[in-house]
Amino acid sequence: MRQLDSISRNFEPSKEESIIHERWMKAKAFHPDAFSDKPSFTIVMPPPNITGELHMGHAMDNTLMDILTRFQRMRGKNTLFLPGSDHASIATEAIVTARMRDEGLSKEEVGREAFLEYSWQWKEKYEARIIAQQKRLGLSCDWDRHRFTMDEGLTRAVVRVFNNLYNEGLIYRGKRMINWCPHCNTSISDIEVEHEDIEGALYTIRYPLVAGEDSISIATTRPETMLADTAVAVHPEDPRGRAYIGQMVHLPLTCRDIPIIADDYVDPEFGTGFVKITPAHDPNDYEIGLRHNLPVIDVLTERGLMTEETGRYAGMSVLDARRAVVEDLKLQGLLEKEEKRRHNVGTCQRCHTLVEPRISTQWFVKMKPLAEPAIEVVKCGDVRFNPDHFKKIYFNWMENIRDWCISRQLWWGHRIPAWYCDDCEEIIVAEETPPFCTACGSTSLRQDEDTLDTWFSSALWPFSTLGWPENTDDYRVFYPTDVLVTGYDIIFFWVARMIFSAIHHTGKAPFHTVLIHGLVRDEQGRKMSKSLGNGIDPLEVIDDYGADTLRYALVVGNAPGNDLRLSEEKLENGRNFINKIWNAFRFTLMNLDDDLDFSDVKEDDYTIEDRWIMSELRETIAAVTSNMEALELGLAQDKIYRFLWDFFCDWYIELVKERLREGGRTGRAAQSVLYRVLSDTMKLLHPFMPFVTEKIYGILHDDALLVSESWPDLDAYIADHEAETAMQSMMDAIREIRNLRATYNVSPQHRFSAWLRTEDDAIARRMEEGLQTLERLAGVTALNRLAPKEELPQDAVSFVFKGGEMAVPLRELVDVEEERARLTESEDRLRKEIDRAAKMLANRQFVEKAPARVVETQREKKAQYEQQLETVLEQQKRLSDL
RNA sequence: GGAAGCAUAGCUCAGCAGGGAGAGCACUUGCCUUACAAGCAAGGGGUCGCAGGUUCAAGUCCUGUUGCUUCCA
Repeated sequence: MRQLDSISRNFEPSKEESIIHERWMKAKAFHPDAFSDKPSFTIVMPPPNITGELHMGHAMDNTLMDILTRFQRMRGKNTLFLPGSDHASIATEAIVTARMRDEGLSKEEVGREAFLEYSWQWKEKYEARIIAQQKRLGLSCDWDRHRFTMDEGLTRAVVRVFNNLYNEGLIYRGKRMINWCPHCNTSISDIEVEHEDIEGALYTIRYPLVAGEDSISIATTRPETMLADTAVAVHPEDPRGRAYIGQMVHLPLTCRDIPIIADDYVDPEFGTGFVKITPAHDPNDYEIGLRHNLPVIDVLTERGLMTEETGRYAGMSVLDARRAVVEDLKLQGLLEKEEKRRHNVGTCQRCHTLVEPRISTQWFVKMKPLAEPAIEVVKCGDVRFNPDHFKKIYFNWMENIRDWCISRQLWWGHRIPAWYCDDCEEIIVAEETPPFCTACGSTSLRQDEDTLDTWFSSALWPFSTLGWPENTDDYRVFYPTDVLVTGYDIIFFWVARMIFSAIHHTGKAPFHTVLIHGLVRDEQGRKMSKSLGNGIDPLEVIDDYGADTLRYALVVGNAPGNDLRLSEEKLENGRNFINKIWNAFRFTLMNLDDDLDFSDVKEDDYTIEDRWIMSELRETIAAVTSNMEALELGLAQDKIYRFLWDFFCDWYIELVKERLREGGRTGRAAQSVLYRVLSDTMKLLHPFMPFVTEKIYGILHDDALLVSESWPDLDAYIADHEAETAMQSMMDAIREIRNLRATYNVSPQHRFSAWLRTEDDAIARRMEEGLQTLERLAGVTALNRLAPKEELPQDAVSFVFKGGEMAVPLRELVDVEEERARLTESEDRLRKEIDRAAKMLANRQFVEKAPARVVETQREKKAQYEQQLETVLEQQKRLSDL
């Protein structure tokens, strides 16, 4: 008996986790070796924003990565899990600005430098908080390699990439239609616009013809933009338009006359067939404007207010202007109709403000040439998505990609490395601040005020974090990375951009596998969100249940690509599992001798259950390993759970209790199996539940660190089919006896001898050998073998099990009617089975075409059931003879 | 308008190289059996959305259909 006094009745996560974490850190267990010649395995963490705290989505994403990392580390890979955080330009600037506003400050007042200083302080505070949270989750990251997107090295990578692309003609500056968020006060890219249906109105407005009394009607959901109309268009084939093409109309509420033009783009089905063309405020109209050389009149300021040119509407917001314009049109009798209509609008992903399409001078990345090789690596399988179908979404986007607007009118972020000369028109793009203008020599240079889209830097994450553009040791050893784990919501934002950036700048795909997971939802299946208030804080869960439980709940039933519902139920389930493990461990520990060197145990000392559990463990190791390799983490965890609970705890431990009490050679053998099997199971489970397994392993193995141990070798165990079959018979028989006991309410104290009839000598031998087991688990004290034709004793009630017939002396306890019903039920069931098998075997097609193995199985089953039926019929006969 | 995913036990979900339907929770019954009542034992519960097709064999593959969800335009 070992030091059980010092072992608490329950695993106490709050007490143990920090101690265990400390041990890992001290041992530098998460540090890979940059000079190792072992194969490497690298995962870079999708860097969370420094705006907030870790939410459940991060917890799941990070847990999945950590499981893969710990698995590969145990398999002997030189493993790097690289953590980091993202500066999140728009989001951080919004939050910092709001915070400053609370203090009565504005960023304009304090100036760029002070604002940045303020932002860096924010970054330091929240980054530290996030790291602390990640550590509590048990992530095995190399914290010394933690990176931030605005670190010096990463900034150098951004500047290098910008310069390279510019020099290659893949970055350009130009005046284009972009999406403008009037609230964030910056341009945003196409994918940062979310489309929503809103309840609005369709206004039909009359535009009077300049010549004559006639007028035409146009329908629009945005009447205020009419002030910027520069044409009216109609489809060239539309008969309604024919008479009007080429004429001029007077634009109401202005003093301008605009032409009626013909363009294929117009949908004749929409409204009246005539549409207003507003090149400055609609992307399609902008294209039409280009085709027809229409002037562009901009009526919106950056803040989304009407410009001076709109006269009485100047300074109004878009919505105010809309109301005023509609009112004025009504007064003039030009508003023909106003009807309710749902229509689609673009909103800012960050703040959900209506996005205004605007013409603006911005920096862009030319996407076509970058997209092509990125499509190719996925097509040829160099980069694989899991689940595979996500590549369709990827292709669809990549193949229809438009140029990427990368400049943002923000201060927090990487400042665009471009300088403008005050004395000539020159634009200088450089890695360092240029001392003078390369064209005219002027020293009067201004750097571009804007910063780059955050995703421009995160796109470089897999290589910028490893030292690129320098050819560092880390870059050589750990790049390309292996698996990227992320949600389907950022395939475009991040995954796609990493792929094309990596290929272009490093010549290699950044990873070979993308594991896509879903979102974490609440119990009702709703997305967890701040506004709904249904979010569960991972830290609270860790406080209440421990990190292992949270990790368990985030993996149970987790299949790639699928959303996951997190519930209290799953957490309780995980807690119960840990309790079960802990108690299996306590049981093992209290039964171990001080001498843990089991070389004295010989092969012959192993009993049938020893051989069985080790054979089952071998199968579990094989299955779990293959699930892990296939990234099927939910399945892997489930198999370990099954093995531990159903096989190890429910059967094995129960089976060996007597032997452990007895001691001697058999007890010693049981000890060695408990010790080995539990230790290796802890290894299998360690990637999923690192804390409790580490604690248990440490106690069993003299403070050895499980995190650094190697993955169990299945060849250390023998595949023992004989033991498996024998145990199956044994367990089947035990279940049947227990069933009888339950059915007839026989107390566990009531023990009895039993009769066994079987034609299989091996089974008979096993049963006799396992008598101790039968006694312990079924209350059978003796077993008498009957000859094949021998009559059952008068007081016997019998039943069939896999491999034979057994009888127990319970006749006097049995209600004849109940017993008759039980036997009829058995008979029906067996006849059905025999019928099914017979039908299959009677089918010539089946016998000829199905694999021999399958046919043979059916034959065996049929024979087995027929024999069982015979027994049941005999029993019925005996019953009616009474 | 285009595309994808999901429909399996009361609930949440596994199962998909095609060979007799699974888990957890909930439910019923009996147990404080010195590892664990956060537990043990024994049970009940499903025509695998609907309709076709391929096959000796389909929850599993194909087509269509209905419902829900999501992405893109």
